[in-house]
Amino acid sequence: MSAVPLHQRIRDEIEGLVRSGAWAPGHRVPFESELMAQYGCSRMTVNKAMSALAEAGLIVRRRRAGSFVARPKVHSTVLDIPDIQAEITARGETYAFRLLAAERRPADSDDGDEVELAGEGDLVALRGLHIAGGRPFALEDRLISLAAVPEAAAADFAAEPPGAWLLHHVPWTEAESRISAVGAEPAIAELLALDPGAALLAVERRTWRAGAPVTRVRQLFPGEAYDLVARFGPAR
Amino acid sequence: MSAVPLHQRIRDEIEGLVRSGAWAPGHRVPFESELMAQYGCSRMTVNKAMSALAEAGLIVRRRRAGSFVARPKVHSTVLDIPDIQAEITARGETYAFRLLAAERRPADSDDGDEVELAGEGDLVALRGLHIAGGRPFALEDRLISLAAVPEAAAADFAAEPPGAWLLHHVPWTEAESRISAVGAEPAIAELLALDPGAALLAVERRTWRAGAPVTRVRQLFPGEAYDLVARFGPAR
DNA sequence: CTCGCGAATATGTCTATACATATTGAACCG
DNA sequence: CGGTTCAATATGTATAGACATATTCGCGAG
Repeated sequence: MSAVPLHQRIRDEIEGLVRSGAWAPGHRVPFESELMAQYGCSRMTVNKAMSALAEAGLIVRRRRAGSFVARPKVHSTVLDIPDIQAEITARGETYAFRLLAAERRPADSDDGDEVELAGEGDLVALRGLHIAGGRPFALEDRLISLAAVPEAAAADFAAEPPGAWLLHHVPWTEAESRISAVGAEPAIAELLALDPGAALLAVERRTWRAGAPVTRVRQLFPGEAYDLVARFGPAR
Repeated sequence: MSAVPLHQRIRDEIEGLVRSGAWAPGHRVPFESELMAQYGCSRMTVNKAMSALAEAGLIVRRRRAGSFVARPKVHSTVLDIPDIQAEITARGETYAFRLLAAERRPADSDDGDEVELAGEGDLVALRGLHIAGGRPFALEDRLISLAAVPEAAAADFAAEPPGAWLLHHVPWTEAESRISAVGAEPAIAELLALDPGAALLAVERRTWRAGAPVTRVRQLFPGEAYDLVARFGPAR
């Protein structure tokens, strides 16, 4: 006995295929008529599942053409600062990213967090500086799990900053952010061209895809120069 | 010609009644049979509207009993730090709120922001200190619009902190938060028992209800003592 | 008066059908 | 060859009916 209704099951299965990446953005979802045959049910039942997925933003429906996995909008996850580059250029400032260090290494076995992120594979460890209008804007330390994103081994993060690269290559992630304020340590103050002890906004974000950890990043912003904005309101 | 489909119109009208507060949490929504009669349509159409509202969390549906306006969950709006008191007690620490100043006054006509918040009425201006485990936890400066919330004139904010009071009296709000880091000025450092210049996490939040501004608050947290956590993921 | 049981009722799910509407691809014509 | 028209198609909306299921209410037995 399936306690879950059929329309929910259809919805869940498709959602799983999208979120896991098995169906990439742009992939065509089966027509309602195909799903009717596959699940042996009426069109209204399929339609209920698909309408819900469309409302949730996971798929896009086009008459006559069919339904397709949506390409996630950059700002769909509020406050994710998904793409610092996009934010800065949107403000009309010039943007640059300076890669300070990059290495491929196994997880530090003393750091349970790194071990969990790495899984069976190695990590890519990056440090870089986001520069807006010629001035340091944010310092970023990032770890990427090669188990989750093997393509990251070959990516050129000097050409495309890691945040943007991940955004383009790994859609449909979930994230948890921790935000706090810290005083700038001398070495960091120098990188950001600030006085030691200046207030910094620290954002640490962990990202998963279909339950598997993908990346962990810590970004430090000069506190008074940057406002993180988050909006909460009606879905539409 | 109504370009909007009927199920959407039903949905919008009920959503408006809920968000505006015309129907308070707990209020019984008409039965599907009543709405069928009111809109002259079939049950499936009404059901589609109601199911969507239920999924969005605006109403709660109970078989045999009917549908009711939901009471918003404290953590429905992520990162709203909706209730500092609730957060602290959830961590097992003792909580106290010390009201430092409270006055009723008209808006400062030089401050366009205050004028917009006040509308036709006065403002309540509050300053208070949140105390966790006997130590200062956050300094809060708040303005409440009496035009939007007349009951606030009579509320005792020494007994119930303004954040919690608003949460209980004004449901279904939308908010925008700006988060930054600042160094503590001497007067503020003293209130929070910190050294001058210490890094503070500054959260400024504006809140609306059905488009009308309700309150504006600025909270300062000792940066290293507090993490703001925000989660972004699957709706369910 | 209390407990248990059955009837009433509102929602939950699903079907089969119908027509509307946007969009595409192909046939057709200048 | 380029543009227009038109029919095919997939989704969008809506209906009427059916049965399932949870919950409540009231009645009757103890």
